[in-house]
Amino acid sequence: MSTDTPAAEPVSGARSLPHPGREEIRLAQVLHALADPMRLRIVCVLAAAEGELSCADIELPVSKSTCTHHFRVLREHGVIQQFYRGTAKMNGLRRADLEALFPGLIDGVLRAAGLQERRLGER
Amino acid sequence: MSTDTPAAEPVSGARSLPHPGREEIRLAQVLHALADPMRLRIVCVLAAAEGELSCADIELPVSKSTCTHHFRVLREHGVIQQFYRGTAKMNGLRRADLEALFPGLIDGVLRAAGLQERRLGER
DNA sequence: ACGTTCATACGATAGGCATCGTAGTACGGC
DNA sequence: GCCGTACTACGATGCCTATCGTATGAACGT
Repeated sequence: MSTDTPAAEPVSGARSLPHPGREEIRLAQVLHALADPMRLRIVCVLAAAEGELSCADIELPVSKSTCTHHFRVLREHGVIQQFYRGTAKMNGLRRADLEALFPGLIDGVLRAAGLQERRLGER
Repeated sequence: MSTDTPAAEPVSGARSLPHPGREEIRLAQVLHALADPMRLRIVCVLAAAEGELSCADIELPVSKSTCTHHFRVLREHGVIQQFYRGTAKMNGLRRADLEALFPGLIDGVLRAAGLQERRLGER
């Protein structure tokens, strides 16, 4: 029990963001979260960054409110973690939780996304 | 070009079932196809069978028409192959195509599905 | 205190989709 | 030729969701 992510974060006095606990995460929901091109892109960027990024750091061809929507879906389905730092909202992949539940899955998806992008883009 | 699946099957005189060619298959669509509990179950059964199964061989807690719908989604998104044998429609996973496009992905999903089922069912 | 920046909430809209039931079509056996 | 079996097509329904714009709120710097 040393690698688990706190299901309920210590609400730091700021706005609170509900995350599902590790045990709450369901495969079908994770797949659904990843099955949207925008969200897949978000997850790829987040994975490449290897750390936290603010929402504004990830450029998407949609409006701001739609962006908020996609980030919320990813959070509520257990794919990413979010917390506020000042006015910015930081985002990070929940790698440890996903790896514990579905070993290899996320890496497989990320790899597949990279391969497809290379295949479709550069030819 | 020796391992590719025929994009257009030789319509054997029977009802024809359009399949996407290997190059047509998109990751987001595959994930979407897998992101439904019914379809995930179908795929798991099909993978375990290691061969072709008729639609009726896979019992689902939904009506027949809904069943048809799910099989069609899986076929149109490139996850399964279908063909008629007499009155029965046979189904098979497109393992080779999926493996070529997204190596390891399907196995990862199947493994994750198995793990989750064991985790949620037996405890 | 004020304005700027970042992100949210809310309402609206349009399209997608999982589900059903009923009626119909194709094939095989009698 | 007729019937049963297996699946499809079509239409309906209700929910979910991706998108937007506008108005609002929270934190920071000056």
